[in-house]
Formats: sequence, C-alpha cells, structure tokens
Amino acid sequence: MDRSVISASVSPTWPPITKWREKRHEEYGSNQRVHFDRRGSMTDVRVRFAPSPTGFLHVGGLRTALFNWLFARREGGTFILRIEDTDRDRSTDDAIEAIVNGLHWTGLDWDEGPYRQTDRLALYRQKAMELRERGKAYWCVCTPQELEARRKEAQAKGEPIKYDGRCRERGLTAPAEPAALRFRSPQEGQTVVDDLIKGTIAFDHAVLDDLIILRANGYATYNFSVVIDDALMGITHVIRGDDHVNNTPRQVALFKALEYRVPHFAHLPMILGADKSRLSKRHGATSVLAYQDMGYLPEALVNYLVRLGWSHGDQEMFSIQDMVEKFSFDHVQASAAACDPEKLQWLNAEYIKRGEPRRLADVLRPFLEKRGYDPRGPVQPQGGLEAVVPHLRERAKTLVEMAEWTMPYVTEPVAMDEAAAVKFLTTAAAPSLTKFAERLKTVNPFSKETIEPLVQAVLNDEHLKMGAFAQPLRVALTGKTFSPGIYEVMAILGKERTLDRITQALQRIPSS
RNA sequence: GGUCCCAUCGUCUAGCUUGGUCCAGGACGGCACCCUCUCAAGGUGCAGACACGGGUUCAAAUCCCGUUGGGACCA
Repeated sequence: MDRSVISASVSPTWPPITKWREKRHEEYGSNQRVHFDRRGSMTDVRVRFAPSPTGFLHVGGLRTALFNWLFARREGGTFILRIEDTDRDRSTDDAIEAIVNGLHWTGLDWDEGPYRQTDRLALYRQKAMELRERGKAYWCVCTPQELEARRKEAQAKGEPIKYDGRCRERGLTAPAEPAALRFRSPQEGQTVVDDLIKGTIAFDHAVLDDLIILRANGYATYNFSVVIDDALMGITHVIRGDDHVNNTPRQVALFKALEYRVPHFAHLPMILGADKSRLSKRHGATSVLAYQDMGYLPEALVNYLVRLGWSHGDQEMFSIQDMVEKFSFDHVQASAAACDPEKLQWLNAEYIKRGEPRRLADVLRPFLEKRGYDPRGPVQPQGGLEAVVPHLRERAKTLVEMAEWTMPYVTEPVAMDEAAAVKFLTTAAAPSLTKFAERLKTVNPFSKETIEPLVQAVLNDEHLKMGAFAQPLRVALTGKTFSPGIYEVMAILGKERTLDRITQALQRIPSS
C-alpha cells in the first residue's frame, strides 16, 4: 500500500481533522457521545464514506455513512471520509461543508480525511499511464460521434450496446489526435462477487465494456479514480449503495489489473420515499440538516436510519453503544426500504421523553430564540428552562412543538389564542376565576399542596366540575387550550405572573 | 434493449442459513375501550401480510424452477 502518496496529496487548504473534532464537542456536547477505547482493539479494517459534494447530505447518504461507521467502530477499524469532487461543475465547497456539518450533528466522526479527489488527479493519470505501459490499457481515438453512430447501429441489429473494440488492437503509442485511455477488460469467464449483504453475484465478462479510464481531456473517470483511491487508502470493505452493484465487476477487474488486493463488498439497499419511489425533493425533507431544523434529535434520526434495513430481533431502540455492539451485516436487509416519517417522529418523541432536562433545555434554546425568546431577558420561568422541559418532554414530538409550547412561559404578555378566549373566557367563567384569584393572593407558600384546596373550595362554591374551571384558567394562564397540568403551569409562572394573567384575562371578559 | 438486484401486515421488520415449535411474532400508523383538568403520554384490546404458479417433501414463509411486479446500472 502506498500511504505516502495519500498524505502528500491531501489538500493543504482543508482544515485539519482535529479542528473539526473540537468544534463538534463545543457545539453539540450532547450526552450521546460514546468514547471508544481503540487501544488494543485496532484491526486493519478500513472503510470509507465517499460522497459527491453536489448537494446537501441526504438521509440515504447518512445511512451509508452510518453503516460504514458502525462497522468500523465495531471492528475497531478506521473510518475515512473521502470527497468525490471530480465533477467540478456540480461540486461546491458549500456542499462539502453541509456534509461535514451533517456528520458532526449525528456524531459520526472519521479517523482520516477528508480527502478530496481533486487533489489526486495527477495520481490517477499516473496510474492510468502505468496501466497502459503494462499493456492493460490502450489509446482509443474513436470520437463520441463515431461511437454514437456505431452504438445506434448495434442497437438496430439487436446486438449488445458496448464498445466494439475498434482501437483495441491498434497499438497506438502516442496518438496525435485527442485520445482516451481504455481499459482492456477481460472478455472471457466471469467475476464472482461475494457480497456481504446480497450474497454471491456472478457477472459474465462478455458483457463488460472496455471502459474509458482516462478521458481525452485528461481526467480520470469515476470507476477508475474510485479503484485507485480504495486501493491506495487500503480500503478493506467497500460499503455503499446498491446502485453501485453493476460497477463492481468493472472495478474488480481494475483492482486485479493493477495488482491490488480486491476489497470485500457490501451493497446497501436503497432508501425510498414514503410512497416507495426514489427519494427526491418531492418527499419533503431529505436533507439531514433539515431534520435538525424540524426539531429532531440526532440520536432519533440515527436510530431510525439504523433500523431501516437492519434489525436485531424485535429491538426498536438502540443507543449508539448498542448499535456498535450489535451491528452485523448478517441482519442487513437485501431489499429497499421506504421512509416512514411517522415512525421517525415516534422515535423522536421517545428520545425527547427520555432526554435529560439540562440537555433538552440546551437544544431547545435555539428554537426558542428563533421565536423571540431572550435567554437573558426579564421574562423567565421559575427554575429556568430546565424546570419547564420535564412537563413538555412527555408530550412534544419535536423540539419545534416543544418550543411552541414553551413560549407562554418565556414571553410577556401571553399570546392569546382568540378562538380559545371566545370559547372559554366567558362571563360564566368570570366568577370562579375572580374568586380563585382572590384566594390565591394570600396563599403561602405557592405550591400544588397549598393551591389544590383553594381550587376545591372554588369548585364547591360555584358548583363546578374541574373541567369547567380548569379550561378557562388554562386559557387565561397560557393563552392556549392545552398545556401541562394547571398546577404545573402555575408553578412555572410563579405567583405574581399567575395572578397577573388571571387579572388580564378577567379584563377581557365584558362585565355583565 | 442488455446486465444485475429485490419480493412477509399500509410502513419498518422477526422467522428463511440448519423445512415441522408459524392457522406467521414485534414496532410505527389505524380503530375501540380505560385513565383524565386540556393536549399528549400511558394501559388494554382489535383489524392487518408469507406476490402468483408449479415442483421437491410425510411436511415449505423457509429448498428448486418459472411467472408477475418493483428497482438499479449501462447507453
């Protein structure tokens, strides 16, 4: 393996890996981090996640990254991030950042990289020329027009559409005209791939093209650069989407021609939209960071994704540690899976329910600030956000919901739901609210134990049922028809704000 | 068009390697009831699938063949 070539070609402009690591802990210091002791368990397993930076990181890509990461951690191996940015027209630095941010958010850390293929172009050329010198590749001067014409001809005759090998035996050494370098593919026998997920797959060499490895413009093609990188980076297991299955025999042939060890392959089934069609913008959120914005916890997304195509008996919830311990290709499904937003949401709710108040308050804060909450302002709930969170975490399915429901306790005046006011803040409700406020003024201490008897007394005096009293009170206190229990709400607001809000609500009611 | 992959409740899946314990288990979602100061949560229960057709076998969701359907890649 030629490691020196790798390190020499790493971009000097890209921030060093350690910097990203530090940043991650500052920004996302969550309680889900697991630190793996790599001493003594290092194996030579090396895997990579190799996205093209042509857009945001989508959930399919994240799952591929996740399975690579899990396998690496499980085996005590090395996880490498490689950016396949050779498509210069479509690749952007923004996209690279989006990928990096997405991986950070979910906690998938890499041990090497990010490498960038654009830093390695010379290397691909060099390797391609070596192949030519050894007679494994040849110059081809067929023009795209000629190729297209012959392809059509073949199609018309019902023959297989592949390069007809015109330049194969020409033995061109230094063509004057623009020339591409073609790989001399084996034409007989077959390649058998022992896929870790799909099992044995056989490909007849007869259908293999003499594929171009170096274009006339001097750029290496996808299949070639991937093989060079995987070989030189010492990748032992290629774990990727099964849209690459058909590339595998070509790549295996290249590995062999280059006399590199052929890695193991594991082809993950695709992720589909809820309607079973290919995942696209149509399906709403496909970007990983969009899930962050929608108030999902990273561990919920990761848990959802790991169960999409992998299982461990009937278990639904897995901590990161758990997944690492239990992950195995034996239980990876061979068929594609559809995304189910409902189940993701359920998992998110489960993780929110179990979340530490302190951490929930931390991740909730940005959502509140977006809605105008000032963490240093005068309007604060009793006990801080941490005290509010426990009452909302068992109801909220996302942090967005949680933030919305938290707003009544962190803003002043309360935002009143007019429909709710019309329905509940009526002249019929006024006497009980007035009486309750009167009695509340003298209560001390202000706690559920002391307030509850007052409520009972009001109920008795007014001949009301709890529901008839609690709803108007709830609307008065929160501006909404739903909230945590009213005693909890009062505790969060404190005595003063509770009284204020009841007074304000009473003022809305026309006295009659 | 060629090659390759896939196929269990609406969805994610267990079971398939080593056929019987499966008139197919769990989860999400749905429905009903219970709990209840609202909304949730929670509890209990119900409905819901082995794509189809052959074959092998005493016995097939499980093995073999075919069909159909879906998908990927090449161009």
